[in-house]
Amino acid sequence: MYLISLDGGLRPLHRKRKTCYNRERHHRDVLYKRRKFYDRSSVETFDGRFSCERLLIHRKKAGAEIRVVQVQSNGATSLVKGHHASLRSKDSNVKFSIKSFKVPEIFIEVSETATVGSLKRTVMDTVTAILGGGIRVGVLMHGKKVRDGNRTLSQTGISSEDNLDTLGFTLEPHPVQAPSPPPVCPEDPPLVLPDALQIVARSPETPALDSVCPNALTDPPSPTKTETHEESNHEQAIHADVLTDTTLPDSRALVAVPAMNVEALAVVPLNQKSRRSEMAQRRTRRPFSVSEVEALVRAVEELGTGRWRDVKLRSFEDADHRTYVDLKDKWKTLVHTARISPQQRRGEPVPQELLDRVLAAHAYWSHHQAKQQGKHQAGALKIEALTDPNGATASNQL
DNA sequence: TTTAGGG
DNA sequence: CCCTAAA
Repeated sequence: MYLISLDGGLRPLHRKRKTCYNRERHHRDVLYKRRKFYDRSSVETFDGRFSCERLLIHRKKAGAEIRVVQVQSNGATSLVKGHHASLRSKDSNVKFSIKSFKVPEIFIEVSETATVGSLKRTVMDTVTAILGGGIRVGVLMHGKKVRDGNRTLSQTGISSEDNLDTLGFTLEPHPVQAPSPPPVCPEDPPLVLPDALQIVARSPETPALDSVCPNALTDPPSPTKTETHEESNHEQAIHADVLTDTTLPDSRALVAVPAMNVEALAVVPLNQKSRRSEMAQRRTRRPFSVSEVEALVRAVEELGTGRWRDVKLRSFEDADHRTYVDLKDKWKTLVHTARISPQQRRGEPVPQELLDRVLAAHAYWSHHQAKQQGKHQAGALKIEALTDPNGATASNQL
């Protein structure tokens, strides 16, 4: 039996640690040491999103059993393969030419005695099934998803020649597909595998992919990274593919792997909601207002970037929902925001003036680290910030 | 608890 | 925002 990945990519076909982690604290502390390997499991995307649909299709054909064992798509999948640089016409219109779309990752399992023709049909049926289930199109800029469907192209930067190169589209299967096997969450997917399959029957065209098969026995197909944050999920995206046009016939990701328990694969959602209540709810998002940013900047200019406790007491004493950790995090994002192009910024725009101060303060306190304890050196900051060589170039760094 | 960073 | 290792 071959498991063919039509993903186009060549990443190892290893399964994820466990497909059914939840965010419960107790589990966390037991798993943290492995986080490097699996991180946010696809199951966590419960808040409205989906991350892992499975589609089971069985069919007989010319004696050989052909069955699509799994159609997996992790949301952040398909991307525009190669898009043409758009041309701008005299009128304020932007023209696009999408060369081709890359289909979401698909795994197909067929008997090695199946005919090529039947394989083609199987693939076709699978793709059709996906399309039939409805798909959505996403837009990406700089590899990041543009969620704000209300923004105009120009506001998003999809109108200037420069940015068009980083424009991308994604195809995402519809969040509604729950086939036959009722969603279960087997802690340890039982391996339904005859020893015969243990024998790696790797395809000739798949040289490099070694040591992958062994893992395939215990690891679920590696889904592309999925984020948990409402605003940034899937943002990692596959930017590389957008610009590269050399990943088309990569169906060579043809590795033989033992058939996996169908039910085990059909795992995922639904049952998560129940445990939801027991999990400490994630705090609701509370975007910093410009005035808050202003207060934060001022405080950091004077206290530095290593005394968040003091910053909290000094400027956010009454804001119970702003912990010193939040302030520290906000500063981090502010520095980032100040460094990226305005088009890439989201949310309520922060006055450039403040962002400049952010960079200046950041540069200043980066050098004059753990300075003195004195809390009154705003003057020193302003003076040195102006002469700081980094202050000028910082804004130009991506 | 707070700091400092990665997730 | 969350989660933690360290301090």
